[in-house]
Amino acid sequence: MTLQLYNTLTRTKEPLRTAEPNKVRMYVCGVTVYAPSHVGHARASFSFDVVFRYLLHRGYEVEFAKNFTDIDDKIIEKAKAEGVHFCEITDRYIADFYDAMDGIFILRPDYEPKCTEHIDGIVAMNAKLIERGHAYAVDGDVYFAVETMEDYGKLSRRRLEDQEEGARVDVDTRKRHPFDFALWKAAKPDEPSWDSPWGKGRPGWHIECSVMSSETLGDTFDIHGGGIDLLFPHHENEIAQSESAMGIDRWVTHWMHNGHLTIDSTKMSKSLGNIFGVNELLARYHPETLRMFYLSASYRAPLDYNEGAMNESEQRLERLYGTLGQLDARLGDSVARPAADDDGGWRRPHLYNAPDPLEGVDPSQFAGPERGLFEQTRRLMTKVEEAMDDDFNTAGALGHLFDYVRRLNKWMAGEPDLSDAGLRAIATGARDRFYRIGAILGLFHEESVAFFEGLRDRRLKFVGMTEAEIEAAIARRNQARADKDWAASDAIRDELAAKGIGLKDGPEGTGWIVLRGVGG
RNA sequence: GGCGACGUAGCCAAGUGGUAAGGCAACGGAUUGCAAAUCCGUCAUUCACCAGUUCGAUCCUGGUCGUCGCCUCCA
Repeated sequence: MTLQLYNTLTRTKEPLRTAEPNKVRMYVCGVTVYAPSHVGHARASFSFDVVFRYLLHRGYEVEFAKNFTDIDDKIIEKAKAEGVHFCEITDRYIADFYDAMDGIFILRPDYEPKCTEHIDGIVAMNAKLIERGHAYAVDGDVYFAVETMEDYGKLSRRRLEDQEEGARVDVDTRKRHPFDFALWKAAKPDEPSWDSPWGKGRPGWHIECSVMSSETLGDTFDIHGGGIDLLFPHHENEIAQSESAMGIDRWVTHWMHNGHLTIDSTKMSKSLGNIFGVNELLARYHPETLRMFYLSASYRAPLDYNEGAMNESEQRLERLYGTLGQLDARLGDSVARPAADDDGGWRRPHLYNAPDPLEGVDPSQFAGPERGLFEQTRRLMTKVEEAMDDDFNTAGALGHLFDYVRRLNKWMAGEPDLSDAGLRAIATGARDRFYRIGAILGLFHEESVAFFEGLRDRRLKFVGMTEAEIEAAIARRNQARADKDWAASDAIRDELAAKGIGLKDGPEGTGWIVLRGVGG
């Protein structure tokens, strides 16, 4: 089975084709750094993080570049409003971006070029496009002439003739065609600018990606990704520039676009005030909850962010961690979990890469349900890979994991004797599968115990009770229970439940948890 | 006006030309003083509607209805 991916260019799923055998070069359009990262940015980063992780899992050598756009109108505006140098703005939001992405275990790309560090290349590409007759300079601006490109519009499936009627485009008489776009913009007074043959100015939006991808990955490469909103005009124009400058007709092999996020079924927008920052979200939910949420649907499909969906995602995650905790408890040990690097970034050496504990285990020693479980454990990775091979079908892959979890829980409920080497191998193999899949999907960064403690602490902040108050209430209830005063005991329990504290009476006393979906 | 995506159980969501994964909810059970949490079990003769191709379609073709996105330097 080969890895199939949906190519926006051809609108079909195609087998991955790479210029060099076993090596993938991938470029993804990153963010413009002028505001805190929100859940939409996170989905885009996440989508390609999973692509990155899965390519690594499949044994590809991957070179991955993702840029920062660190000069543009909105950045300049913000800097003016605050009366600071624009770098202060970009530095601030680059730091915020790292905080957010490290926080949800996005692997750092190999290259993170910034627009302002590639000005020379951008100027050179402008010059080349003019020289080849694809661009023209007017009053210090440089425009790309879309009509000089035979197949302009091939990615977004637009034809220049179709655009005229009803399209909302600005009428700029200096342009030869309404869809000509700026490669270089003359500087207005007080704006950051760089010298160029056309006077002081700064890069247009699209050209940066053409230049930065070439300078990091090479002239042509295998995968180019970004949000679906970038399809037109951004990616269309990148193609126009790059292919015209190089005189080729296939700059990038595969174009991938992630679907957008809506919030409570409406579009995210500043005016509605429904933009959720990643960092504020992490105060409330476990970081892997957000990943679980993204994993629930195809990366290409639109996805609606809402409280119910997040709570459900956390519940799904708890189910998986619950089983993982059972395995740790029964095996009497745990697998060391990776840590981020000193700068907070997660990188590929941290990925789980242990030898398969089931390798060399003789199946004939198992009978009945154990034989079945052993086989299912063996097959699990194959099933997950089949799903992932089909255009990164994460929902399908998770389905197989949950399917397996049910089977595994059932087995553990029967109290298998893990001092038996064979049965122990099954349990070890099961845990191995969690972490192997976790490395692909970016889950299970904590041990189960730490996970549930973290969940409790996080939720406690929204409950309005301290741990000490809860313990005191439990002590009062225990007295009532000792007196067999069930009414008083239940009253205390109901009171706590109303605040979102669930109690569990067990042989070793009464434990408590914070229930899901509390506070807000 | 142009381009495109989607419509699968109460909700989210995979998927296949031969009669529908998984999760949440719900219900039943184990457990419990009773509960909660957890675990197990049950849960779509049916895949928006109509017509066509086919031995057979949810999956292919055409049409209808509905929802959404892009065409505005928004991932």
